[in-house]
Amino acid sequence: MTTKPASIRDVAERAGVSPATVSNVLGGRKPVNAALAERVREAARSLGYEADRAASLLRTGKARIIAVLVPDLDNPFFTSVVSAIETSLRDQGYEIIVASSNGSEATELSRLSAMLAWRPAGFVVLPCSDDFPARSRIEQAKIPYVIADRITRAPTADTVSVDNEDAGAIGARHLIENGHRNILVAASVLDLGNIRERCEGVAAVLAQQGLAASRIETGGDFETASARLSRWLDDNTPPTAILALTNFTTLGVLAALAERQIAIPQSISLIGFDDYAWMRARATPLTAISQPVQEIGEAIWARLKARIEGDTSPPAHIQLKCTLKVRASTASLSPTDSFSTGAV
Amino acid sequence: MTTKPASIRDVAERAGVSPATVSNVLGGRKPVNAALAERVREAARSLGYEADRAASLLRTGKARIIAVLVPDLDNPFFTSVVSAIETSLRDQGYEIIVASSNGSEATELSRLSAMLAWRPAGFVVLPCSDDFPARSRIEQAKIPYVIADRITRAPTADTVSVDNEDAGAIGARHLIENGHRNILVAASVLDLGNIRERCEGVAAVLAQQGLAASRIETGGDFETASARLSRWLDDNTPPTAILALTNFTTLGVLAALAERQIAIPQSISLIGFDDYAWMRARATPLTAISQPVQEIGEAIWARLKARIEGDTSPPAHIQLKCTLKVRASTASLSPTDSFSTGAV
DNA sequence: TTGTAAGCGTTATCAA
DNA sequence: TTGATAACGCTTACAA
Repeated sequence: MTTKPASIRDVAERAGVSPATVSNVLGGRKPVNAALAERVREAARSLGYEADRAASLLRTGKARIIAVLVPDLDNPFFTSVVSAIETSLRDQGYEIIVASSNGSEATELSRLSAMLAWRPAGFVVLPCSDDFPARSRIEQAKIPYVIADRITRAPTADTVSVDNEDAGAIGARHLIENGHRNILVAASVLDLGNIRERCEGVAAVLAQQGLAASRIETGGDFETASARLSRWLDDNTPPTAILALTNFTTLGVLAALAERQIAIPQSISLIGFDDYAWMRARATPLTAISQPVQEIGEAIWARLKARIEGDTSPPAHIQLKCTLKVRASTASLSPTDSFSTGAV
Repeated sequence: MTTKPASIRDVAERAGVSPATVSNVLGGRKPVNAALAERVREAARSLGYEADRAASLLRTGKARIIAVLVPDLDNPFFTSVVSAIETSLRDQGYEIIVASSNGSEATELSRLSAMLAWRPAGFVVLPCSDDFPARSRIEQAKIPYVIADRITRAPTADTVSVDNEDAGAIGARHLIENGHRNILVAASVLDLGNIRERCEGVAAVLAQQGLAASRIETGGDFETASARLSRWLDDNTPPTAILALTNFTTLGVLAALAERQIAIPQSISLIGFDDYAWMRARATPLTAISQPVQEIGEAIWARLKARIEGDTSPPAHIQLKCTLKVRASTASLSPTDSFSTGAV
């Protein structure tokens, strides 16, 4: 039942011209007589003609596809990056193909290979690990790519990330300024460089006060984060503030505190990571470290586009700053408190 | 600097066979001598060969691409559907291309046309309106497609959605059972059939008690939902319960109530829509109407796959049931209260 | 300015 | 069982 879509020949025939002329009119590459051009356009319109991208790609070798590979399509941070990239590309005649590596290096490699078969113009990878073993595969394909969010060691391509040390530091500073001395850092997975850097940012600020933070590794997803946090709170004396280093750990902390009916910020102050609507839609809106998602998307596309257009300058490593959204989940400790729990 | 990727000829040469044989080995379409086959596979491996999908597509006309068009890539419901579809496709050699119509019929049409140019094997559309004017475009392309979530009037293709009336009904029933008589329905946009159906489901249940709900149209996004809710609460006597009909209206309600320091569920009970981790990570976890996202994704793919494989049965209209997750945000009204605010 | 024809990398047909 | 060859729809030299 499936009829074939109109081809360039159909259009040519209908307009009484050659296929080449149709191509020139529609592609706008060569000048064509105005009247003819109008006839061609009219024919194309009436046939609902749209050039077959596969054929076009095959001929030109230029794909107008951007492949985007993320660790998890159910994590709003990753989808927001995809969305930001899509917004940037929208009007430039590019299409996005997406896939999720599901946090597994093996599927990361297989999905990457599969997407590479489309000979995309460019590739965006948010690796699921710092090792990024699929890297050799993409490099051998000699396709422009940018690595985002999680940055491979010694990257040989453009990278876009946030300044993770600074992200940790602004959170820690805010807590210190509010008199907190007993701080728990809730890190997701310390195997990830970006998480370690956030930790280091926190540590550096605390060290200036002669302090050190407690730290817990919560795991990547909400459920285990919540469970591990709960256990930790059972086994340790509670901190006066918790600094969560990812969106899911933020949720884990909230769940664990809620379960124990620990009041935020009266008993424990909390800084969340990322900035979503649900963080604001609360009786106690969350103070949060916000990643500039839109700019991340724009920066990714800017680099990729430059490479696609032939830029051969050395790899650029773009770091964007996070900002602290101060809201109600962080409270000042009274001076006495801050001294009593204070430095060594 | 970009070297060409290995082609089937390179592999053939290296293995000392013809391109056709390579194709047969790798495609597994025709039987090939085992020893030869191994030589071919070895050659392919060592060259990192991956068949060019564009060329393959051009020849076969079979795309192994599924195009997915959603209204908004920043709405977790839509991205969760994309994710569910991706999970279903993952191992079947298909790729997903995604785009967002950004809630605009015009971009919906233009994005749809652009994606159609890839001659995808199938199309999934979550229309941004019930009119779905792009429909004629996709129908003229004669490509199998399924419409999901928002269902066009008189659909001529397979559709997958939830039973929206039932979704509204189970929420309303829960509130009625808990003694609520004065219920506010927070609808996003009444122009959407699925939202109207949810309202009707609520209305039908209330009508059985001789009741009618108040209703407010909050708009599609969180910010305006919150603002309109706030205004409504200022101008009206508060209900004892609010039933939110989308995820963003749920957020809007939460924000408005938080702003007014109205306690949930002590002053007002709340049922949210969709089920996300943040709804559970609260001092008062939200009772919520949960859409079966995973099954929605699976149903979409099942229909699409059948159509791609030639199923010509009449359009199927699949409706999946939502479930009520009863948590702490809905409370029983004491009998006296329920009588005093009770039926006519 | 327009048309003709070659060729992109596959796969399908058909002959060996 | 394997190989030669044509064709998919497009773009682009080059010829008219």
